[in-house]
Amino acid sequence: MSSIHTKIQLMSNHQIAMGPGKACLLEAIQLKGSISAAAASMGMSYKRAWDLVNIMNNSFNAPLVSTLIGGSKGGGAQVTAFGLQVLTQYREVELKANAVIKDEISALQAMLAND
Amino acid sequence: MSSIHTKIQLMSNHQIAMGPGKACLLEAIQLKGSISAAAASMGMSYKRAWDLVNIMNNSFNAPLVSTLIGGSKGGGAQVTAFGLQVLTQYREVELKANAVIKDEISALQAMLAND
DNA sequence: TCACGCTATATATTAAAAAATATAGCGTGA
DNA sequence: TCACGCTATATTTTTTAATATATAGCGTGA
Repeated sequence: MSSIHTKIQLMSNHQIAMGPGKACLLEAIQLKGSISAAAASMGMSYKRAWDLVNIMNNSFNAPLVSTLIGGSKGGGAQVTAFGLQVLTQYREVELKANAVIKDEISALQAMLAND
Repeated sequence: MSSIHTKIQLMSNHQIAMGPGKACLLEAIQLKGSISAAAASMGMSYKRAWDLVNIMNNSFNAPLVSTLIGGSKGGGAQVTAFGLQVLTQYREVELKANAVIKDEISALQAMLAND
């Protein structure tokens, strides 16, 4: 059995400014309220998650994620209004693109080996 | 300065069945008539090019590239009719997708840091 | 028949990416 | 004031990807 799916990445300066992984991470941060909890929920190391957040924050002209150090819960992170705007825009890109190439993808799917 | 572009990959069995790199390689093979010449023209090792061809041939239910061993020119490779069909379909997917998300991409472009 | 240039494949080396580990710093609340 | 949990960062280790190198085999044409 072989499934097929498209993967849309926004490249900037030889780095992935936004892609499926970073979009998921943003959603996990929204849900969990911290980078470390988001990373854990995705089975990802904190360092990697932090690096991805760092790339996002540096790729765009404003942070997508804001962080807080210290406090009752030790700190935390949240997706900024700007981050949500980027995330929404990205998900819309995915939806629109996938919708318009649906037929061609089906045709390619039929050409794939089924093992 | 930062440019932005989308990258559409067709995943199958945790491998990239078709993407920008493999599409370029197919076009280079079409042009050069061999895997080794195509690889050289792309600054890629023969082994890597052969591996990519192998992945393509195994991902789909028929070879995209056919090869010839021996002969006057030592052998060679060419994109099959099926391979051309897949390539054409992929390029069409890219064109249609990029066309429909043009506005959203411009919006995201404007959000990118300009360094 | 033999040199040529390509495919095909194996192995070893190098480079890059990811994960693991460690540590410092912060601010709240007990 | 001190433990807690998170951010931030550095360093090391492990894993993965890519390159380099080597070798066998093939069929044509000189």
